[in-house]
Amino acid sequence: MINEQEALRTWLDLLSKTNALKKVVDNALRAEHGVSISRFDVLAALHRAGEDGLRAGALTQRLKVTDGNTTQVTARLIEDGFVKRRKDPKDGRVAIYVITKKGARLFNDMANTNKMSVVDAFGALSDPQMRSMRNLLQKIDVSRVSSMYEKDVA
Amino acid sequence: MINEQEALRTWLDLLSKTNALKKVVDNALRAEHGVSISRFDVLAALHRAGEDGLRAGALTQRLKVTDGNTTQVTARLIEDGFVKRRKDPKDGRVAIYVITKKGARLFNDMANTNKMSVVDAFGALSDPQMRSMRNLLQKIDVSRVSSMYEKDVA
DNA sequence: AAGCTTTATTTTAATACTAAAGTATTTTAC
DNA sequence: GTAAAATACTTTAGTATTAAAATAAAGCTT
Repeated sequence: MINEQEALRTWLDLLSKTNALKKVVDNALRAEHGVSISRFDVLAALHRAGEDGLRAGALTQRLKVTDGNTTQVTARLIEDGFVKRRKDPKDGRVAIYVITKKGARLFNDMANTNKMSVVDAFGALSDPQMRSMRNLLQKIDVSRVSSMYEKDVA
Repeated sequence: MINEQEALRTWLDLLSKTNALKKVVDNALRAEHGVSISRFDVLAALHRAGEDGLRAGALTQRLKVTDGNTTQVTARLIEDGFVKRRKDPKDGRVAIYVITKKGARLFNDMANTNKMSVVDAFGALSDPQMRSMRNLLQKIDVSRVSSMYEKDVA
């Protein structure tokens, strides 16, 4: 017999705090580097992937977006010279995205800004409190929600 | 001396879980009522405001969006007959939005869907665990983030 | 009371995202 | 070995959102 009111309140708090923090993190990234959080996410994934880069489909999965979105966000990063696009020689359908040196430099700067923002926001939480929060977050089970209509939520 | 790695991990977990849950909640609302979560939010605010409705500016503040966004989302709700728009007789600049009977009916149905989704997702958390989570969320202090660049985040 | 300033909202242009349709290439099944 | 099916990605049309410019009404100032 779960407490419905408390569940709804918890969800609202979770949503509003996450939104608020996302906004200030995004603002800091834009103000200091002129790049949005979604481009930062792409750069992070490609930076981590290294020289071999990632196929469009793999990027889509890691970022949990659609293929169309991946095409568009990378297109702008390519225009700005932060990412390059290669073809897979074995399979003509496949596009491989690789971060450039310039992109890697930008990513490192952005990662630093990002870290500072997060550290500021979480400054009042102790280590055990952060672990406790992660533990509680893990208990939220998205897969239980109206599976009748649910789309693929990995 | 905050643990930077743990803070970053906690933030990533927070972001990804919140996004995932938001997606399934939105999917359920769209599947059952054909209306997105952002329209639901407007209906919720107007339903709560009752017969007097809310001025555009007040709606903007409650939803933490911009005035332009409010204008557009309400425009579609008006087209569908869920909301009506009045003028303030005392001040010609002011627009007042009021939920219609049809809108109130829709809202009640949607609120039910929404509650079921949230209860499903939070089913594994006890009452004290939910309170603990809300308490931890409260400690995240958005106002500490790079105030140098920060925009107004109420 | 005419003009400047402020306030309240709307419009416009742009980013981010999705779903669905389209394109190109590969694989499978005869 | 070719036609159909599957795969990988891109394009297009539409929603959600913001920032900045535009509009319109009210309030001040002299």
